[in-house]
Amino acid sequence: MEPLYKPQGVEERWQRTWEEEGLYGAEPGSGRETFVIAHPPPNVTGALHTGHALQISLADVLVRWHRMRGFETAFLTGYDHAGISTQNAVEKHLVEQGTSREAVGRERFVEIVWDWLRQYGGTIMGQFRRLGASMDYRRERFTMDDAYIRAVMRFFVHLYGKGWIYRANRIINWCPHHQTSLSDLELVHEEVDDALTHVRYPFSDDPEDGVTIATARPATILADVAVAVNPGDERWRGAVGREVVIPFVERTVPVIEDERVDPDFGTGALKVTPGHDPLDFELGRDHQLPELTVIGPDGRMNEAAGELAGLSQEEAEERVLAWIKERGLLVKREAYRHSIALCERCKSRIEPLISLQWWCRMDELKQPALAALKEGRVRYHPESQHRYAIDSLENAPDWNISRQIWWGHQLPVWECPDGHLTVEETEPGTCAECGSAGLTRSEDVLDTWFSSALWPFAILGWPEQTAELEAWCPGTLNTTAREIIRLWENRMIFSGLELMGEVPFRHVIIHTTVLAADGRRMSKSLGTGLDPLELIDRHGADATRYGLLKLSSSQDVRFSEGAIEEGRKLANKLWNVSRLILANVGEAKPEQRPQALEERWIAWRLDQAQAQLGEHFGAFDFSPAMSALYHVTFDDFCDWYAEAIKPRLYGGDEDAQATALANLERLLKLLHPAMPHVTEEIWSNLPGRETRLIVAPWPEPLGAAAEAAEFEPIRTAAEVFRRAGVRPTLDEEQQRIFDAVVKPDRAKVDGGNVEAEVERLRGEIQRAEQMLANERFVQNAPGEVVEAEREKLERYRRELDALAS
RNA sequence: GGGCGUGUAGCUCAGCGGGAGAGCGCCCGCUUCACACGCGGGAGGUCCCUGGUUCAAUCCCAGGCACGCCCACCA
Repeated sequence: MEPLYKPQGVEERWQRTWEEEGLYGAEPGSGRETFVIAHPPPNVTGALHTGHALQISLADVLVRWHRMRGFETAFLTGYDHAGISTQNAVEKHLVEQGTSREAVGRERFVEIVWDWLRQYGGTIMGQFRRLGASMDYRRERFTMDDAYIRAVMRFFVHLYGKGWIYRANRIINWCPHHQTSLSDLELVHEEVDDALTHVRYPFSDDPEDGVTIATARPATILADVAVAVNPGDERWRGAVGREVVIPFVERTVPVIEDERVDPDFGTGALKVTPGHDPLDFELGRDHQLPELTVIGPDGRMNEAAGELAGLSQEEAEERVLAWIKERGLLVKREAYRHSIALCERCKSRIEPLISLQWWCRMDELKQPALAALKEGRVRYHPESQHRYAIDSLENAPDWNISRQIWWGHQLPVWECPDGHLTVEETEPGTCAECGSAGLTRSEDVLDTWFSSALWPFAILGWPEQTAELEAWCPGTLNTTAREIIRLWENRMIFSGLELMGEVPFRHVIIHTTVLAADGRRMSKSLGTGLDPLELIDRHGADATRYGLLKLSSSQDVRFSEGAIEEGRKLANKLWNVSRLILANVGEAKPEQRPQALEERWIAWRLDQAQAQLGEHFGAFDFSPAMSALYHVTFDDFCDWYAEAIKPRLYGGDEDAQATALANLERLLKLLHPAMPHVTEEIWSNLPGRETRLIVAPWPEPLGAAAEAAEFEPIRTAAEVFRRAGVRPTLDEEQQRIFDAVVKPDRAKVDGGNVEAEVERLRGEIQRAEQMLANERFVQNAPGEVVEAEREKLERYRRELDALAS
C-alpha cells in the first residue's frame, strides 16, 4: 500500500462492484422499516452541477447510513423531459444542421427529439454514479415513459372533472423567442435603463387642455382604451368622466378612476392598455373596457397597428414619438431605471399578451396541502423554510399549465367541429357532447412542472396499486433548493393529497445554495460555474462529498476548495493509519479487548462520535457531522490512540492488535456514509473480510459511556495520557513536550510551565467563587446551573491541589 | 414596497446567556520507524455600531449601518 491514497481508479472500481453486486437495489415488502428518497429528476439533457452534487451528497449520506442501520432503502432516480430546455437544445441542433423545427413539422420533430435523447441524453446518470450515489439505477424512470404519461393524463382528467382545470382568455407572459406562454415562476427580472415619456392626451372637448400620462412603452399607446386616475387624486378630479383623445390613433376614450392607480407615480394618470399590461388588463376587465392588441406573438406590431404593422416596437415607438412631438403633446422624456421581466431561459423580454390558455384553480386544491403543512405531516427543514412554504402556498395564484411548444405531454383535450371540448385520458372517437366525429387534439402541451408534480408516486406505478407504491409511499424525504419550493415541492404535496389522500413524503430538506468563491451565484453564463466532475478528478468523490457536506449550512455559503481538500486529507489520513494497523497486527482477528487506558478511552470517544453523528444526521445538520468525523479521526484516533498503542503493536501484543482492528472497523463504519469509497477499500484489506462495508451493520455502541466518569472530568486527551504516563514512543524530551499539549481542548496547559496552568486554574476558581458569592445568581439561576458551577469550582480546586503537589 | 436572512481570526465558516472556536493561510522547529495530503510549537479577534434587559451579553430586545436572497402589477 502506497503512503499516498489515490482515489482515482479505486472509486470507479467500487462503484461498479456495488452496482453489479446489486447492493444499491431495493425491493419492496421486506417488512423492514423503509427509508425512501425519490431524488429530483435532472433534465434529460442536463449535466452535473454543484447543486446536484451537494443534493446527492446529502441524500446519499442519509441513504447509506440507513442502509447500514438495516432499513429497506429505496433511493430512486430518473429523468425529467424538461419541455422547453430539451426543445431548445434540439432546435439548436437542427439549426446547426441547416434546418429548423418549423421545417420538419411537429410529428417529425418529436421523433427527432426522441432520437436525439437516445444519442445525447442521459449522460448525467453516469455522473451521479461518479459521486458514489447509491441509487437503484435499475428502477430509473422518465417523465415521458408510457406509464408516466398515463399518470399525467389521469391527473389532468381528474382535475378537469372536479372543475379545477379551465380554459380562459387572459393576459399571460409570452416569450417571443420560444413562442409560448410561461408561468410567473419561469421569469427573471432585470433592471434596465429606460426612458419614461410624459405625454399629454388632449380632452376631446378642449384640445388645449388634457391629461398627462407617463409611460415606458409609447408603442402601446395605440392600444390604449382609457386613462385612469386614483379617486383621491385632487389634481385630476376635474378630468374624471371626461374624454381624452389617444395620440396617433386619435381615438376618444374615457377618463376613469380606480384605487389601484398609484397617485405618486409619474403624473398620477395611467394610460390603460389591457392588451399589453397585466394591471391594465385587470382594470379593463373590471371596467368592461375593450381589449385591443397591437403587438403580435412575434413581438412586432400587428395588423391592428395599421400603418405601423410589421415594425419592431422600437421602430413603432420612434414613429409614435415623432407624431406626438410634432403636435406639441410631448411633455417630457426622462431617464428611467426599472426592472423588466425576462424569459429565464433565453432572456428575451417578456411580452404580456392576451391569450387563450389552460389554468389550474388553486383555491380548493391547495387546502389539504396547507393543512398537512400546518399539522406537520410534511415538514420543511430548516423551520424558516417551512413557514415560507406555507406562505407561498397560501398565496399561490391560479396556475397557467398550458404551453405552446411541441415537446411535452400533449393536453388530453379534443375539440369537435362544433367547438365542444372532450377531455379523456385516451383519444375519444366522438364528441362527448354532440357525438360528432372528426375531433382534433389540442396542440398545447402541459407545463413540465405539471408532470413533475407526480414524480414521487408516478415512478412507483401510480395510479396502479403496485407493491412499490404500497411499500414506499409516502416516502421519507426530498432534498431540494429553495427556489424549487413553489415550483415543485408544494405541487407534489397537493397532488399527492388530492390523488391518494396521502402526503408523498414526510420531510423536505432545503439545502444550502453554494455560491461561487467570489459570492456571486454559480452560473454557466456568468462563467462562475464549477464542474463537480473536475473536483472529483482532482480530489476524489469522497473528498468532494465530504467538502460539500462540510460547506452545507443553514445559509448560503461561498465555495471554498479548502473544504474539499480537508476531505482529501481525511481520506489520506485514514488510509495511512490503516496501513499502520494492518502492517502490525500479525495474525490477530478483530475483537474488542479494551484493557489499557487508551483502549477504554478510544472506545468512549468512538461512542461519543457515533452519538454525535446520529444526532446531526437526524437533524439534517451535515456540517457538524463532518467536523465530528474529522476530529475523531485526526485528533482522537490517530494522534492519541494510534500513537499510544504503537509500542504494543510493534511488540506483538495480541490484545492491542485485535482491539486496534476492531476499533478501525468501527471508525470505517462511522465514516462510510460520507466517504464510501476509501472506507470500502480499506475494509476489503482487513483480514478475513468477505462482506461489503456498504451493507455492514451500523455498530452497536460499546457502552463505553460507563467509562465517561473516568475521563470526563479530565477533559482532554492530553491530560488522560499524561496522568497514565502513556506516550512511550517518544524520548524523554519529546515526552515532556507532549505532556504539555492539550490539543483538542481550548484550555492551554503548558506542562513544562506549571505556573501557567496554576494561573489558569486560579482564574477559573476566582470566577466561580464570584458567581457563587453572587446572591442574585444563586437565587435566580436554575438549580442545575448553580450546582454545575459548584462542581466546577470543586474540580478546579482539586486540580490545583494535584498540580501543586 | 413587502418578506426572510447575514455581519465572529487574513480567507471560508461553526458557536448563540457565564471559558472566543474549527479548517485553510501565516510564522518557528522537525526527512520521529502509518502519513510532509505529516508531527510539534506560535502569532492573529472593540464577536458591525449605539442604546436597553440581566448579577452576567458575541449570544436576548430596540434602533442604526452594510451586505445577500426571495416576493410584488408601480405604468
